[in-house]
Amino acid sequence: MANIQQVAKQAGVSVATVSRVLNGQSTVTLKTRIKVEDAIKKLNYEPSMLGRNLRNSESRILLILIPTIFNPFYLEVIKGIESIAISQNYNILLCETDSNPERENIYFDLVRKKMADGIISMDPAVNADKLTKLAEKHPIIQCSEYSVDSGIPYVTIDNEEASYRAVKHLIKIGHEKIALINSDEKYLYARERKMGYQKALEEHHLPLNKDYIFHTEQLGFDYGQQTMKKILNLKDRPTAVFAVSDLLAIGALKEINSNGLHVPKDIAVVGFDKIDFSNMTNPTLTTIAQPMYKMGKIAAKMLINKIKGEEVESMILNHELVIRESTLG
Amino acid sequence: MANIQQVAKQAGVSVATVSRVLNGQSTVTLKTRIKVEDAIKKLNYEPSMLGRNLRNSESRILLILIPTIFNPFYLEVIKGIESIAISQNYNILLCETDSNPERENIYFDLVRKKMADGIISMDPAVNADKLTKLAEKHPIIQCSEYSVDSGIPYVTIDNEEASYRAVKHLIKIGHEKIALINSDEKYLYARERKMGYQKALEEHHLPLNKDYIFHTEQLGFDYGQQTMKKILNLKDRPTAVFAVSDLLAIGALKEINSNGLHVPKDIAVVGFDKIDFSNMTNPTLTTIAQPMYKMGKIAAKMLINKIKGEEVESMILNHELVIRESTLG
DNA sequence: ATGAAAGCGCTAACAC
DNA sequence: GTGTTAGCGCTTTCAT
Repeated sequence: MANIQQVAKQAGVSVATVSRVLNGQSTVTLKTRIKVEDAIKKLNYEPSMLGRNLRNSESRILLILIPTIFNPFYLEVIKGIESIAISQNYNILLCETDSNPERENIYFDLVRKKMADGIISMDPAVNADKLTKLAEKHPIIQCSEYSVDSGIPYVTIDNEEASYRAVKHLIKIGHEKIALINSDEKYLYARERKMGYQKALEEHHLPLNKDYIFHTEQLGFDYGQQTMKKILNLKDRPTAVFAVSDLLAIGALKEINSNGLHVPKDIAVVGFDKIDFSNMTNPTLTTIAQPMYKMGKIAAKMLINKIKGEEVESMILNHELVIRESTLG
Repeated sequence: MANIQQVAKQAGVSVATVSRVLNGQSTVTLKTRIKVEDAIKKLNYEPSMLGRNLRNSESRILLILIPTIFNPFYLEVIKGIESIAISQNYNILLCETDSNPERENIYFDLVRKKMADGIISMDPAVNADKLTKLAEKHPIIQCSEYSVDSGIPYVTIDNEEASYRAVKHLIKIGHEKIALINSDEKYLYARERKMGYQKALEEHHLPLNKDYIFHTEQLGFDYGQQTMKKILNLKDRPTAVFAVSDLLAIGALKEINSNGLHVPKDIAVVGFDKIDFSNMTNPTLTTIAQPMYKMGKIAAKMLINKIKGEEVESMILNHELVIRESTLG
């Protein structure tokens, strides 16, 4: 495995010149450039990122913090991040916390140890204090889930408004007893989405029934399914369900189907995110579309700019209500 | 941001001693160890991986090559890889080729440039020649999809046998007209799974109907759905469908449902992989369970051993037929 | 048990 | 336009 010295020797030039050729600097004569390129080819030389990264004190790695890889919502966002990262010669370190604070620490250490140049945090369960502290010394962007107090730039949607629209849609098509499958209200998005739910009910003078509000520890099929079991056991069964995640909604759908009930005739269902799966269920799922890919692209641009030392501003992106079979007829 | 020199100065020792403390070497006196640890704390010192990695000529990064992040099959495998990687202080660089050879080149370069210590390749579309060549100089393991000729160690399942069992199951419950939704036969697993399909038919003296064999460019819901459309249009419509991926099977399921037909009464469906979502469909999906997590763990262990310079041996893992609603009754 | 010093592979400031 | 050289932060050999 040749290094830059050997290339220089082979080409009969200095290492500086080789470096210049490597980095496409224009101050090199065509003649010497060719000599160098020949030497590179002859020796099968590949510049080492290890040396370059140390010298430039950068890793060209972006760390993405997510709770779990199993929610397609994150995957779509990651795709967006990826597209920007690749074009800017960055690589992505995907870090799942699995809601485990220990893991979080390991990943925070990675940026402290210069293994990563910055962080895009999408983990609602992240320790906000630690993140804020880390952000004093390292570039960090919040994506989707955020804390305003942290002062860390974020890109997200208006969760309250989105939730409000989803529930309003259910009310408009005639539902008055609407259950909410929310995640843990320790997360901001959960609180915001609940606010939207309440707002819609209030606006239509519908009572807020505490028995209709459920919380799940995590977002996943099984949590939605389990919760739906409870909902079906309610004496005064709701006629509609709004779940704050498509995964929860799909689990709920499954449970309703399994009990021989019909969606939307017996119970209407609305989800959140518009993951691909949500169009493969039977019936297809009405949901709030988040601009996931775009969100990822923006988050990546923000982070890279932050790494460069530029100022970046937070953004709120648009969402959209997508009406499908689970609330039709 | 302090470096090792400043810590040494602060502690009144040499950098060598600080390094020894950092790496937990036992030759350091308790007294000096404490001095060093105090200095580290006082200066908020964090050792730089950049320096360490250059010195050790390693990146402690494992590159995982997959076609796309959107197939949950890969995610489960990745989880397994991750569990081993974390415990061994490695990090994972997730690389999607999106079946784009250009991307593949970028990722191969990453290991040439020492940005990654080795590769776990799960991409069926990988250029086998290039991979073989790369494997001469760099540690590589093949996971799930493989080429024997390459001489690169692999971990996988017996695809032919798995496919054979799936189709045999359909035959056993009375089906004689069984369609196959296969992926492109340029991939080994596609050829193997077709072999299993053929073997089962032959064994039961059923004719091999070319019109019942379909190929999709990629694995994804939409491909399954589109293909099912074609199958439903067949004059002599099959009574069962075997798809070589759960994603395809779920897309097919969707299309059957949308046409008002019943699974399994009108058409039975069998998938492959046993991704989580296969249990959330209506009806639930009969499928071949692959030991994805285990496969990931083994691949990671193999790669790390290979990086250490040890010899590693290929492995074939067990699979299992999981019978659910889509072939019941 | 500890220190001095070399060197991993690269870039960039400076000199010519 | 090209070369010399210092140095990024670390580990490790060789002395002592």
